[in-house]
Amino acid sequence: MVCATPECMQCGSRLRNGMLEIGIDGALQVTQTKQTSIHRRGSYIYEHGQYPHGVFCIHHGHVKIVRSGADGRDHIVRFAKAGDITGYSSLLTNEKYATSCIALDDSIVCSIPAPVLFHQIRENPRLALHVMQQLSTEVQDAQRQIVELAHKTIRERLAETLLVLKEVFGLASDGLTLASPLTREEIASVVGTAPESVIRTLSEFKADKLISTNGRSIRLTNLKGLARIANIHD
Amino acid sequence: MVCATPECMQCGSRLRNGMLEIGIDGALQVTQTKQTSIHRRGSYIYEHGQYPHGVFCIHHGHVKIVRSGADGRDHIVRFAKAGDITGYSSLLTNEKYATSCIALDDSIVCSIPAPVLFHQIRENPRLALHVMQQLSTEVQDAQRQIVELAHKTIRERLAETLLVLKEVFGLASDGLTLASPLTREEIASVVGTAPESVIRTLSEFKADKLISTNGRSIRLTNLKGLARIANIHD
DNA sequence: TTATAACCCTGACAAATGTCATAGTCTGGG
DNA sequence: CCCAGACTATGACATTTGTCAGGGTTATAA
Repeated sequence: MVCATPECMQCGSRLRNGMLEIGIDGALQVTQTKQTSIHRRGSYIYEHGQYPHGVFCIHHGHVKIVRSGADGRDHIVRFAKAGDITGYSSLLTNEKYATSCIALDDSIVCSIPAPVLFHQIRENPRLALHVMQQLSTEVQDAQRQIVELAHKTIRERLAETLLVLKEVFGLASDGLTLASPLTREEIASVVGTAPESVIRTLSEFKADKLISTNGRSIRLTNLKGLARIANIHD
Repeated sequence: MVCATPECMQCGSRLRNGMLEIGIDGALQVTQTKQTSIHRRGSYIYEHGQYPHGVFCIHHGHVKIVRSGADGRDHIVRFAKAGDITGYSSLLTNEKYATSCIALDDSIVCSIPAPVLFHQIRENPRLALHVMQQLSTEVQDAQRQIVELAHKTIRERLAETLLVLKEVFGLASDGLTLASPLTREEIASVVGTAPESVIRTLSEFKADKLISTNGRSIRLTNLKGLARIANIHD
C-alpha cells in the first residue's frame, strides 16, 4: 500500500531530525519513494530467503527479527519498534535475508528503496557514519547475547529478558504489567530454551514474589530482585 | 614500536588493493601514520575497558576477540588473522572496548589512528560502504552463533568449531592436522562450554573415527562426518 | 454465544551438561 | 636434562534442562 498522504513523513523527518541530517532534498526523496504498509500480528515484513530491495523503518508497533535454526526451531535475535530501522545488514552484504521480520502488534512499516538509501549514503558521510554506528551497536548487542547464552542459566536469562521486554514494550497503566503481546513460546525463543522451562521458571519467580501473572500478562513486582538475578549471577 | 621501513605497506596496500580504493594519497596517509607492534602469544592488543584510539589490522599471526561474562568466564566471540581488521565497532560507537583482543601466535599488528580512519571514511564513500559490509557480516555471524548456542548440542557445536578452526588456522603439511595453537580450554570458550565437555566430546569423535589426537594436536580424519554432525542435527 | 484452536501450566522422567576429584602427560625455562 | 606448572584425560556424581503426556484456561472467529 503506497503511502500518499503528505503528513506521513515520519521516515523522512526522522532521518532529517536525527543525527543524520540528510537535508531537505534527501528527506523529500525518501518521502516520495518510500512505501508504507500495514501489518497485523503474525504478518511478515520480510522473510528468510528473499532478496532485500530496501530497508524498513517501523512507524508504529513492534516487530521481531527471527532466525530459524537447523532443526526448524526459531530464535528471536532482536526486536524493533517505532523509529527503529531494520533489514540493512542483508541489504549491505547483498545476500538473501538470513532472518525474517514479523509483526507482533498491528504495525505500520515503511520501506525505503535500496537505490535511494545508497544514494543518500554516498551523498552524506554523516548518514554513512550513523549506519555504521547502528551496525556497531548491533554487533555489540549480539556479542553480549552470545556470552549470556553460553554462560548464564535460564533463570538469569529469563530475568534479563523480562527487563528487556519492559524496555521494548513498556508497562501498562498500572506501572507494573508488561505491555507485551509475547506468548510463552515467544519468550522462550528470546531466552533460548523450551516453553516449558520458561513457564517453570516464571513459576519460580512467582514463588519468590518477583512477579505475578494473570493469563498471558506478567506484572513485575520486584524490579531490583529481577535485576539482581539478571546481572550478578545466581 | 613504530614501523618505519618503507616496504611495510601492507595496511596501506591492502586498503588500496582491496575494494576500498582509498587512493595513493589515502594509502600514503595510512602508511605514514600507522604504528606497528609485535606480540607474543598471550599479549593483549587491546583490553576490555580501555578507550579505543584507532583500528587494528593484523599483518601476521592470529588473534582472538574475547568477551568476559559476569562470572569471570571468557568467551571467544571471533578470530582475526592476517589481513583482517578489528576494533572498529567500539571505535564507531565511541565506547570502551567491550571485548579484549589477545594474540594467539607471535603476531604483527598495526594500528591506524582514529582521525585518519574517520578522515578516509568521510573522503571516500566506497571505504564507508566497505566498513558497513564488514560490520554487516559480523552481525550476521554473531546472529548465527546465537542461534547455534541456543539450539545445538555441544557435539554439533564442537564439530562446527573444528571446521572453523580449519578455516582460520589451516592444516599442517600432512593435510590433516589442525595448525591451531588453541588449548582445550580455549576451544571450550569458543564452543561455549566447560573444558571437560570438550575433552569428552573429542573422545567421542575419536571413538567414532572422525578425528585422532596427539597431545594438543588434532587430526581431522573425516571432514564429511564432522560436517554432517555440524550442520544437520544429531 | 459457542466451538475450536491456541495457549498456559504441572508432573514425571530422560538426557545433556557442569562440577569435582584425580591421575597421567606434555612443555618450556633454568 | 630435568623439574614445575600447565595441560589433557577420565570417572563419579549433581544439577540443569529438554521431552512427553495430560488437563485446565483463554482468546478468536464463526
